[in-house]
Amino acid sequence: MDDRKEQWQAAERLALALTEGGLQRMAARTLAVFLFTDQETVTMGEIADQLGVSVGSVSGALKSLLSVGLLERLPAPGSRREHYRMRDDAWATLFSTQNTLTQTMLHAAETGIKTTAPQDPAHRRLTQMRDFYQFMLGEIPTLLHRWQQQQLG
Amino acid sequence: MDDRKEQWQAAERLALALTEGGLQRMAARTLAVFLFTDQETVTMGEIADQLGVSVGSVSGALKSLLSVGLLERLPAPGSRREHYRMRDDAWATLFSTQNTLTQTMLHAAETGIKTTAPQDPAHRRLTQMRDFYQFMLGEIPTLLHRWQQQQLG
DNA sequence: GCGAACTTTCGGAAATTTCTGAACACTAAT
DNA sequence: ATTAGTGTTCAGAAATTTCCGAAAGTTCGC
Repeated sequence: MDDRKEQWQAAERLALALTEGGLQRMAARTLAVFLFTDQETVTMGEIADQLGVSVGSVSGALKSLLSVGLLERLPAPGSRREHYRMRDDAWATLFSTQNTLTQTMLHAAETGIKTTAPQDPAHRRLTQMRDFYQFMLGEIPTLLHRWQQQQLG
Repeated sequence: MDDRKEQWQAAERLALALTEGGLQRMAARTLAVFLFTDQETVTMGEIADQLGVSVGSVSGALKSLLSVGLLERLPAPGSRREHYRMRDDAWATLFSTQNTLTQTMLHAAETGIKTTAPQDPAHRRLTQMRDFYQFMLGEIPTLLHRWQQQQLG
């Protein structure tokens, strides 16, 4: 079978899923290259070749992936090209970005609660919302901690 | 103070957060109306008025919100208008949609693993990815169950 | 059945996002 | 200092998403 072709398809499918998860399209495709490459590290030019896009697009994608901590830039001894690779805790990091979203939701609920009278139906609904996100905000760190424990064992 | 205006602002901010969480823009704004209204139920026309948009836009938004189970259509005795309201488990439902995303990621990882040799770096990376999402897939139902338990108490 | 009230659908316009290509900036070796 | 290789930025093009408005569809009461 043609493993290369299958890999390419699997990588593009993965990129689509990552996009639904909130990453921008080019960032998602770039991350997929990192996952499926058989090299330990890759350079910007290699990514652009692999995806068939301009280096400008890749530059922007790398910038955003670095800023959220999914990738790291490696010391590049004796080479003019920058080398990048996925960080070990990339998946946990990706998941953690939901934390900030949860906080935003929580804050929005609390703001709304302040503007409503206790007997108002909106007050009840917003309180339910606040309680849920407060619960989640407390649980997510526990979850990640449990994952890290399992990783060690 | 002008609570009405504050509420409107809080509602629009909430809608923005919901958008980042994956909802489409109009669906997010519509859901915000449901949260902040002082009525138990609302109709399509009321939503369109409140948001200052066309009923056509609201129709599409309601359709998507109904399909993912965030809203429910109520029996409308003696009225020609359809009445809608948020479902009690709306937040848990919204959170659960991540489950399907997690499954997609898991499946993508497994597909990739099949096309790589065990000693390949890609094999190691994809295995890490699979393990993480497998862990999450197992934990999320537990989390929601714990939330429901806490709701009862 | 017929008309009125309401809802859904859909083509196209508007707005937004995404990508490119080229100019500019930086680095390293000569 | 110059040059070649590489990285970044940004204005505009292309693609996609989002929204409106009008026409068609549905349901209810008469």
